[in-house]
Amino acid sequence: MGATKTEHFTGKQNAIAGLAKALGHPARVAIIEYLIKVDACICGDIVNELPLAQPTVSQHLKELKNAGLIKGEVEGNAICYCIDEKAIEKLQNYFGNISARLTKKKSTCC
Amino acid sequence: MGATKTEHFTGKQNAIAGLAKALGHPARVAIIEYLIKVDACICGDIVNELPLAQPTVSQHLKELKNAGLIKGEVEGNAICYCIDEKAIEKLQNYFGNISARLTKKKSTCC
DNA sequence: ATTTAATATTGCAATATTACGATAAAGATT
DNA sequence: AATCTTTATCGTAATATTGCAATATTAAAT
Repeated sequence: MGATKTEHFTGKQNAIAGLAKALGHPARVAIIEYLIKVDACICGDIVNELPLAQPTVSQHLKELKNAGLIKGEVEGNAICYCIDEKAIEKLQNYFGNISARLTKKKSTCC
Repeated sequence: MGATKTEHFTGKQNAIAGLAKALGHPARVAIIEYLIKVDACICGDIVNELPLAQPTVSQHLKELKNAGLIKGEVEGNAICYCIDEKAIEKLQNYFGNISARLTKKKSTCC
């Protein structure tokens, strides 16, 4: 059929998949990196930073926001976007945990 | 239109996006978690662990392999899958780095 | 050599994503 | 009020993903 069978997986699995999916496009990775680079909320220039048309960028921002990776607030006639640290922390913890488990129990098989 | 404009982004951005995309589906997250849980290469039972048909699971495994998240070796009439630690490390480093940068420079804006 | 077991591939339908032109909405500027 | 600037939404085309039945492949077991 084509639709993801979300209901068959745990909430945590869907949560991680949701965050990962949002970062599963180079434009969205680039947006996150730009937000970090300038170390501020961005009111403007995101569109100029990316090799994509304005509606496309707007759509990517929307997806990042829906996934909880960024927050956006209206600031005059611009909109102020920043990274939501909680989401990044979740990812960091998740992969840190996996990494720790992998090095600890080193299975000999492969 | 409709195809991702990969060529407009850096190799690193595409690399992270590729790994993230592979984890952007709960079934693939579940596969990774199962591989960690049993702490071994899995020759068999992955299909039984997931609420999906065998061809679908096979396809997800293929994608994880293409993305470099798992390695697979033929082992008799079964195939032995294990996590590729390097990929997990890349993700851990990436998000660790972002997290560090965020807490260090704490911007006051949002 | 046949059968069995495990995994992969093919083909296809349903759905989702990506991208952008056109247009709308909303606050700032004149 | 008219205009400019910035961001969002709509509509639509191109492409990708998801899922599975049917079938193929491959190696072990009989």
